[in-house]
Amino acid sequence: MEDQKKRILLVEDDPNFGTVLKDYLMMNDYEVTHAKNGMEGFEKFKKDDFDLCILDVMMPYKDGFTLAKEIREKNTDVPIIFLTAKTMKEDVLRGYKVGADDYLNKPFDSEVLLMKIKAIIQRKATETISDSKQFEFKIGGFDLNSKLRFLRFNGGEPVKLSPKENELLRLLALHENDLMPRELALTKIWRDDNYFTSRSMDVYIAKLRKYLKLDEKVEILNIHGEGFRLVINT
Amino acid sequence: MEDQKKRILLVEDDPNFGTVLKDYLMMNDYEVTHAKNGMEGFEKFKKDDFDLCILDVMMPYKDGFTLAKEIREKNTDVPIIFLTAKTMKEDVLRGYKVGADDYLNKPFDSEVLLMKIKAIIQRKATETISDSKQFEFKIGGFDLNSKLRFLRFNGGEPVKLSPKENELLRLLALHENDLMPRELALTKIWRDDNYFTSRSMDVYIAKLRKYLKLDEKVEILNIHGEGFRLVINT
DNA sequence: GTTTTTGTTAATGTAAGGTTAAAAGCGAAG
DNA sequence: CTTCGCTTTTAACCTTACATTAACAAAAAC
Repeated sequence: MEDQKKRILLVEDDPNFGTVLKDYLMMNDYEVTHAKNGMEGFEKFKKDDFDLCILDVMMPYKDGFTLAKEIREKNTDVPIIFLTAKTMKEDVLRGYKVGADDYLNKPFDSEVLLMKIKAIIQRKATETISDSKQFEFKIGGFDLNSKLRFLRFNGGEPVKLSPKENELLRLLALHENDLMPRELALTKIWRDDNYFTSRSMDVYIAKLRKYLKLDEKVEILNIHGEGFRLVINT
Repeated sequence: MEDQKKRILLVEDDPNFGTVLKDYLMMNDYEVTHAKNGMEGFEKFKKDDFDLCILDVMMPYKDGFTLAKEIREKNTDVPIIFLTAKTMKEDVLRGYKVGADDYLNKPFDSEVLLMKIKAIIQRKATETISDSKQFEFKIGGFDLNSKLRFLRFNGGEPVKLSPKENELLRLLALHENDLMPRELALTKIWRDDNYFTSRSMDVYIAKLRKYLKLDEKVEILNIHGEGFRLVINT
């Protein structure tokens, strides 16, 4: 764990700054992949597993936020740090909406960046240990493959799940027989917590219940005001 | 549990700024305790459970870092946000060293602060999830799972408990065979102590007695004018 | 006995959740 | 640019769950 270098995806269009930053990070024992724009960034992201993404906000073609959204669709967990040119409140707020872990105003202090990187990677490490590699679940008679987004009952024809259906079921499965708090799903999947996202989530619960009806041993229970519980009756 | 307001300890010596910030946070549905200096801050910290601490760095007698260190000695988990007057690198680094979760430069944008608070509290919530043993009680022939809010008798069908039923029974169980003072329940669960909440509590005692009737060895006794006692007869 | 506290049941009002359908968003294809 | 198909959100309506309050009975205190 500690003996392996952490991998950082750095997406920064300014060639000078980008190279300097890359070298600096590498000097500090990170393995850095440098992409020069949003497109390239996404390509590289898909090809590899990273422990952290550092995205410049202001980039031609595809800005950091758009890129972040795409990244989040593939992976809800990777930490993201934004580099914003100025202290723009909207930027910061927008960043949090797409699930940023932190942001830094340029020009920033390199030591501070290092601290943040360390703090964030460590935090995720403790949080994620068992989570991140789990994409296949057995749920009663069902098999959920949440990487390919399908659900199969008793080895029959798999049903395709939409991204939200998939994420929600995965989150429930991760907490099998235990409470999956409403808030957790809302912040992790919807990245927002208000009346409408909450109702939207209820709609998805209904959809999932419909899929799961095939196995009467499997059900999603509600715990009023707290969240849901995926139980498998024996 | 989740329906309860999150509690913030705010330690800020500037009375104007402190009060405004406190009001702002309260307007946004947090319960705020405001301490005017480090000493007071530590005293209040010891007395209560908080979900988050916001500490000003620059304070007379006891600065924010020293306070943070003391807090960390008592509690390694509570999130801490520092307010630093200027962008002082040393401050930031020192903050991270004592285990800050974030820092904000004054003057800061209030919406940004709110976002950070939300993000941090949420993060902690997901981290702390699995310590479930603390929520399970044996009460005579009953099992109370106060996280999933159900009560089971002799391994039979579990009965669902409402949040208030659950909290009250849990509090009684924590004081098993001993006095559970009225006032304690009223302040801890109802967070208010008046004629009506008191009557409401009596209603819940009646409900609990009904559930517990299944086991004639278990009963809730009243101690006139003092409170209640959950006894398990052998 | 009278006052205060507690026991219990029922009624009420509000909030949360279940469900279905229509509208809006959105990317891919034409 | 428009259309199509899929996904997601919004809206509406209904049911269930909860907490509080009221009302009256019973104990306990004095």
